[in-house]
Amino acid sequence: MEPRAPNIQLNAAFAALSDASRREMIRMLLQKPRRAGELAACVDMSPQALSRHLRVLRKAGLVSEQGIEDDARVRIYSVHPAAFQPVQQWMAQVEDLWRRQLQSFKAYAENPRRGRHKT
Amino acid sequence: MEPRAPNIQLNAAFAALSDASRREMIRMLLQKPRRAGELAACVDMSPQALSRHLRVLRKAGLVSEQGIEDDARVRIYSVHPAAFQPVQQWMAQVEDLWRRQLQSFKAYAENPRRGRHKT
DNA sequence: TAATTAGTTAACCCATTGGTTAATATTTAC
DNA sequence: GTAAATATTAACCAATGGGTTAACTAATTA
Repeated sequence: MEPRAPNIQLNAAFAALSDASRREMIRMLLQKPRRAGELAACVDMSPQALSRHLRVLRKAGLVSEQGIEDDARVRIYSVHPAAFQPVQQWMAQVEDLWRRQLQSFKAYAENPRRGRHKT
Repeated sequence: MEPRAPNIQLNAAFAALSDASRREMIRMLLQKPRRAGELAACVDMSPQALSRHLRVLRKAGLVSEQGIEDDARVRIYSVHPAAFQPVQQWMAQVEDLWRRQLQSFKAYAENPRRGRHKT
Protein backbone atom coordinates (compact mmCIF):
# COMPACT_ATOMS: atom_id res chain seq x y z
CA MET A 1 0.00 0.00 0.00
CA GLU A 2 1.28 3.33 -0.94
CA PRO A 3 1.72 5.93 1.73
CA ARG A 4 0.60 8.45 -0.83
CA ALA A 5 -2.68 7.46 -2.41
CA PRO A 6 -3.67 9.89 -5.14
CA ASN A 7 -7.12 10.30 -3.66
CA ILE A 8 -8.59 11.23 -6.98
CA GLN A 9 -12.06 11.12 -5.55
CA LEU A 10 -11.22 13.62 -2.86
CA ASN A 11 -9.61 15.88 -5.43
CA ALA A 12 -12.71 15.69 -7.56
CA ALA A 13 -15.02 16.36 -4.65
CA PHE A 14 -13.14 19.46 -3.52
CA ALA A 15 -12.85 20.67 -7.09
CA ALA A 16 -16.55 20.16 -7.68
CA LEU A 17 -17.34 22.17 -4.58
CA SER A 18 -15.13 25.05 -5.65
CA ASP A 19 -17.85 26.45 -7.87
CA ALA A 20 -20.67 28.52 -6.38
CA SER A 21 -23.23 27.39 -8.96
CA ARG A 22 -22.51 23.77 -8.22
CA ARG A 23 -22.73 24.39 -4.49
CA GLU A 24 -26.08 26.05 -5.05
CA MET A 25 -27.24 23.11 -7.11
CA ILE A 26 -26.30 20.79 -4.28
CA ARG A 27 -28.31 22.86 -1.83
CA MET A 28 -31.28 22.71 -4.16
CA LEU A 29 -30.92 18.97 -4.51
CA LEU A 30 -30.67 18.63 -0.76
CA GLN A 31 -34.10 20.19 -0.39
CA LYS A 32 -35.44 17.59 -2.73
CA PRO A 33 -34.36 15.58 -5.76
CA ARG A 34 -35.01 17.51 -8.94
CA ARG A 35 -34.74 17.33 -12.67
CA ALA A 36 -32.24 19.40 -14.59
CA GLY A 37 -34.83 21.94 -15.67
CA GLU A 38 -35.80 22.75 -12.12
CA LEU A 39 -32.18 23.44 -11.29
CA ALA A 40 -31.84 25.65 -14.32
CA ALA A 41 -34.52 27.92 -12.98
CA CYS A 42 -32.46 28.49 -9.83
CA VAL A 43 -28.94 28.91 -11.13
CA ASP A 44 -29.91 30.72 -14.31
CA MET A 45 -27.72 29.25 -16.98
CA SER A 46 -28.07 27.50 -20.30
CA PRO A 47 -29.20 23.86 -20.22
CA GLN A 48 -25.89 22.87 -21.74
CA ALA A 49 -23.80 24.61 -19.13
CA LEU A 50 -25.98 23.18 -16.42
CA SER A 51 -25.66 19.71 -17.85
CA ARG A 52 -21.89 20.07 -17.69
CA HIS A 53 -21.99 21.09 -14.07
CA LEU A 54 -24.20 18.12 -13.36
CA ARG A 55 -21.66 15.90 -15.02
CA VAL A 56 -18.91 17.31 -12.81
CA LEU A 57 -21.01 16.64 -9.74
CA ARG A 58 -21.83 13.16 -10.97
CA LYS A 59 -18.22 12.29 -11.72
CA ALA A 60 -17.24 13.50 -8.27
CA GLY A 61 -19.90 11.17 -6.94
CA LEU A 62 -21.69 13.98 -5.16
CA VAL A 63 -24.96 13.54 -6.99
CA SER A 64 -26.55 10.54 -8.59
CA GLU A 65 -29.11 10.35 -11.34
CA GLN A 66 -32.11 8.15 -11.63
CA GLY A 67 -34.23 7.71 -14.70
CA ILE A 68 -37.98 7.86 -14.39
CA GLU A 69 -40.36 5.41 -15.81
CA ASP A 70 -41.85 6.55 -19.03
CA ASP A 71 -39.78 9.50 -20.13
CA ALA A 72 -36.15 8.95 -21.04
CA ARG A 73 -35.67 12.68 -21.48
CA VAL A 74 -35.99 13.32 -17.80
CA ARG A 75 -33.65 12.17 -15.07
CA ILE A 76 -33.97 12.89 -11.41
CA TYR A 77 -30.84 14.09 -9.67
CA SER A 78 -30.24 13.70 -5.99
CA VAL A 79 -27.40 14.22 -3.58
CA HIS A 80 -25.30 11.23 -2.70
CA PRO A 81 -24.26 12.12 0.83
CA ALA A 82 -21.72 9.34 1.24
CA ALA A 83 -19.48 11.17 -1.18
CA PHE A 84 -19.19 14.03 1.27
CA GLN A 85 -17.69 11.76 3.87
CA PRO A 86 -14.07 11.83 2.64
CA VAL A 87 -14.24 15.60 2.54
CA GLN A 88 -15.61 15.82 6.04
CA GLN A 89 -13.07 13.31 7.26
CA TRP A 90 -10.25 15.34 5.84
CA MET A 91 -11.61 18.50 7.40
CA ALA A 92 -11.97 16.68 10.70
CA GLN A 93 -8.34 15.59 10.48
CA VAL A 94 -7.30 19.17 9.98
CA GLU A 95 -9.34 20.25 12.94
CA ASP A 96 -7.85 17.51 15.06
CA LEU A 97 -4.28 18.32 14.09
CA TRP A 98 -4.97 21.95 14.81
CA ARG A 99 -6.34 21.17 18.24
CA ARG A 100 -3.24 19.17 19.08
CA GLN A 101 -1.11 22.04 17.97
CA LEU A 102 -3.06 24.37 20.20
CA GLN A 103 -2.39 22.07 23.10
CA SER A 104 1.30 22.06 22.44
CA PHE A 105 1.24 25.83 22.27
CA LYS A 106 -0.65 25.90 25.49
CA ALA A 107 1.81 23.51 27.07
CA TYR A 108 4.64 25.74 25.98
CA ALA A 109 2.94 28.79 27.38
CA GLU A 110 2.55 27.05 30.70
CA ASN A 111 6.05 25.66 30.76
CA PRO A 112 8.19 27.65 28.36
CA ARG A 113 11.61 26.30 29.29
CA ARG A 114 10.99 23.00 27.54
CA GLY A 115 11.14 23.95 23.92
CA ARG A 116 11.70 26.78 21.59
CA HIS A 117 8.54 28.11 20.05
CA LYS A 118 8.27 30.99 17.72
CA THR A 119 4.72 32.22 18.19
CA MET B 1 -26.05 43.50 0.55
CA GLU B 2 -26.57 41.09 -2.21
CA PRO B 3 -28.55 38.00 -1.45
CA ARG B 4 -26.16 36.05 -3.63
CA ALA B 5 -22.60 36.78 -2.67
CA PRO B 6 -20.13 35.14 -5.02
CA ASN B 7 -18.18 33.72 -2.08
CA ILE B 8 -14.89 34.00 -3.87
CA GLN B 9 -13.10 33.07 -0.70
CA LEU B 10 -15.01 29.83 -0.39
CA ASN B 11 -14.37 29.05 -4.04
CA ALA B 12 -10.67 29.63 -3.56
CA ALA B 13 -10.53 27.53 -0.41
CA PHE B 14 -12.24 24.55 -2.00
CA ALA B 15 -10.13 24.89 -5.13
CA ALA B 16 -6.94 25.07 -3.10
CA LEU B 17 -7.92 21.91 -1.26
CA SER B 18 -8.60 20.03 -4.48
CA ASP B 19 -4.92 19.25 -4.93
CA ALA B 20 -3.31 16.41 -3.02
CA SER B 21 0.08 18.09 -2.78
CA ARG B 22 -1.46 21.19 -1.28
CA ARG B 23 -3.42 19.12 1.19
CA GLU B 24 -0.22 17.37 2.18
CA MET B 25 1.50 20.72 2.62
CA ILE B 26 -1.28 21.81 4.91
CA ARG B 27 -0.89 18.70 7.01
CA MET B 28 2.82 19.35 7.27
CA LEU B 29 2.22 22.92 8.29
CA LEU B 30 -0.30 21.80 10.85
CA GLN B 31 2.37 19.76 12.59
CA LYS B 32 4.47 22.86 12.84
CA PRO B 33 5.18 26.02 10.88
CA ARG B 34 7.88 25.46 8.31
CA ARG B 35 9.89 27.16 5.65
CA ALA B 36 9.40 26.37 1.99
CA GLY B 37 12.44 24.14 1.82
CA GLU B 38 11.18 21.88 4.54
CA LEU B 39 7.95 21.40 2.64
CA ALA B 40 9.85 20.63 -0.53
CA ALA B 41 11.45 17.67 1.18
CA CYS B 42 8.02 16.22 1.88
CA VAL B 43 6.11 16.80 -1.32
CA ASP B 44 9.06 16.25 -3.65
CA MET B 45 8.73 18.94 -6.28
CA SER B 46 10.75 21.78 -7.69
CA PRO B 47 11.04 24.92 -5.55
CA GLN B 48 9.22 26.84 -8.25
CA ALA B 49 6.28 24.49 -8.36
CA LEU B 50 6.14 24.46 -4.60
CA SER B 51 6.24 28.21 -4.46
CA ARG B 52 3.24 28.34 -6.75
CA HIS B 53 1.28 25.97 -4.57
CA LEU B 54 2.18 28.11 -1.59
CA ARG B 55 0.87 31.14 -3.42
CA VAL B 56 -2.42 29.35 -4.10
CA LEU B 57 -2.72 28.46 -0.44
CA ARG B 58 -1.82 31.99 0.58
CA LYS B 59 -4.33 33.57 -1.79
CA ALA B 60 -7.01 31.26 -0.46
CA GLY B 61 -6.07 32.49 2.98
CA LEU B 62 -5.35 28.98 4.20
CA VAL B 63 -1.74 29.65 5.09
CA SER B 64 0.03 32.81 6.13
CA GLU B 65 3.67 33.71 5.83
CA GLN B 66 5.86 35.38 8.34
CA GLY B 67 9.30 36.76 7.66
CA ILE B 68 12.06 36.08 10.13
CA GLU B 69 14.15 38.88 11.38
CA ASP B 70 17.61 38.51 9.94
CA ASP B 71 17.13 36.70 6.68
CA ALA B 72 14.70 38.00 4.10
CA ARG B 73 15.20 34.90 2.00
CA VAL B 74 13.39 32.75 4.46
CA ARG B 75 9.72 32.96 5.35
CA ILE B 76 7.91 30.77 7.78
CA TYR B 77 4.58 29.42 6.61
CA SER B 78 1.83 28.39 8.95
CA VAL B 79 -1.78 27.35 8.66
CA HIS B 80 -4.39 30.00 9.19
CA PRO B 81 -7.19 27.92 10.67
CA ALA B 82 -9.82 30.64 10.53
CA ALA B 83 -9.85 30.26 6.76
CA PHE B 84 -11.15 26.74 7.12
CA GLN B 85 -14.21 27.96 8.92
CA PRO B 86 -16.29 28.89 5.85
CA VAL B 87 -15.55 25.49 4.39
CA GLN B 88 -16.55 23.72 7.55
CA GLN B 89 -19.65 25.86 7.85
CA TRP B 90 -20.71 25.00 4.36
CA MET B 91 -20.13 21.32 5.00
CA ALA B 92 -22.08 21.59 8.22
CA GLN B 93 -24.96 23.22 6.35
CA VAL B 94 -24.99 20.34 3.92
CA GLU B 95 -24.99 17.87 6.76
CA ASP B 96 -27.80 19.71 8.46
CA LEU B 97 -29.94 19.93 5.34
CA TRP B 98 -29.29 16.30 4.72
CA ARG B 99 -30.40 15.34 8.20
CA ARG B 100 -33.56 17.39 7.90
CA GLN B 101 -34.52 15.74 4.67
CA LEU B 102 -33.36 12.32 5.69
CA GLN B 103 -36.83 11.00 6.29
CA SER B 104 -38.16 12.20 2.98
CA PHE B 105 -35.16 10.85 1.17
CA LYS B 106 -35.43 7.58 2.96
CA ALA B 107 -39.04 7.30 1.96
CA TYR B 108 -38.06 8.23 -1.56
CA ALA B 109 -35.31 5.66 -1.69
CA GLU B 110 -37.30 2.89 -0.11
CA ASN B 111 -40.32 3.50 -2.23
CA PRO B 112 -38.88 4.55 -5.53
CA ARG B 113 -41.48 5.69 -7.96
CA ARG B 114 -39.53 3.63 -10.43
CA GLY B 115 -37.20 0.71 -10.47
CA ARG B 116 -34.13 1.77 -12.43
CA HIS B 117 -31.69 2.65 -9.75
CA LYS B 118 -28.33 3.71 -11.11
CA THR B 119 -26.68 4.19 -7.78
C1' DT C 1 34.13 40.72 -4.63
C1' DA C 2 32.44 36.43 -6.35
C1' DA C 3 29.94 32.24 -5.46
C1' DT C 4 26.53 29.73 -3.05
C1' DT C 5 22.15 29.27 -0.75
C1' DA C 6 17.03 30.02 -0.34
C1' DG C 7 13.38 31.34 -2.47
C1' DT C 8 10.18 33.92 -5.63
C1' DT C 9 8.79 35.64 -10.11
C1' DA C 10 8.62 35.67 -15.31
C1' DA C 11 7.91 33.53 -19.66
C1' DC C 12 6.40 29.71 -21.86
C1' DC C 13 3.88 25.32 -22.79
C1' DC C 14 0.35 22.10 -22.54
C1' DA C 15 -3.81 20.03 -20.53
C1' DT C 16 -8.09 21.05 -18.43
C1' DT C 17 -12.30 23.91 -17.44
C1' DG C 18 -16.32 26.10 -18.70
C1' DG C 19 -19.02 28.56 -21.85
C1' DT C 20 -21.31 28.87 -26.51
C1' DT C 21 -23.60 27.08 -30.67
C1' DA C 22 -25.00 23.13 -33.31
C1' DA C 23 -26.46 18.56 -33.52
C1' DT C 24 -28.65 14.52 -31.31
C1' DA C 25 -32.18 11.51 -28.78
C1' DT C 26 -36.86 10.98 -26.78
C1' DT C 27 -41.57 12.11 -25.47
C1' DT C 28 -45.66 15.12 -25.97
C1' DA C 29 -48.74 18.01 -28.83
C1' DC C 30 -50.83 18.92 -33.26
C1' DG D 1 -46.41 12.07 -39.78
C1' DT D 2 -44.18 17.13 -38.07
C1' DA D 3 -43.13 20.28 -34.51
C1' DA D 4 -42.15 21.55 -29.81
C1' DA D 5 -40.28 20.46 -25.20
C1' DT D 6 -36.52 18.26 -22.30
C1' DA D 7 -32.34 17.25 -21.93
C1' DT D 8 -27.51 15.57 -23.35
C1' DT D 9 -23.39 15.36 -26.28
C1' DA D 10 -20.07 17.26 -29.85
C1' DA D 11 -17.17 20.79 -31.59
C1' DC D 12 -15.09 24.88 -30.83
C1' DC D 13 -12.88 28.64 -28.23
C1' DA D 14 -11.09 31.62 -24.43
C1' DA D 15 -9.31 31.41 -19.86
C1' DT D 16 -7.16 29.04 -16.16
C1' DG D 17 -3.86 25.70 -13.79
C1' DG D 18 0.24 23.72 -13.09
C1' DG D 19 4.73 22.36 -14.59
C1' DT D 20 9.33 23.69 -16.60
C1' DT D 21 13.42 26.64 -17.46
C1' DA D 22 15.41 31.03 -16.94
C1' DA D 23 15.97 35.19 -14.50
C1' DC D 24 15.87 37.61 -10.30
C1' DT D 25 16.49 39.13 -5.14
C1' DA D 26 18.56 38.79 -0.74
C1' DA D 27 21.85 36.77 2.57
C1' DT D 28 25.78 33.89 3.63
C1' DT D 29 30.41 32.44 2.78
C1' DA D 30 34.93 31.87 0.64
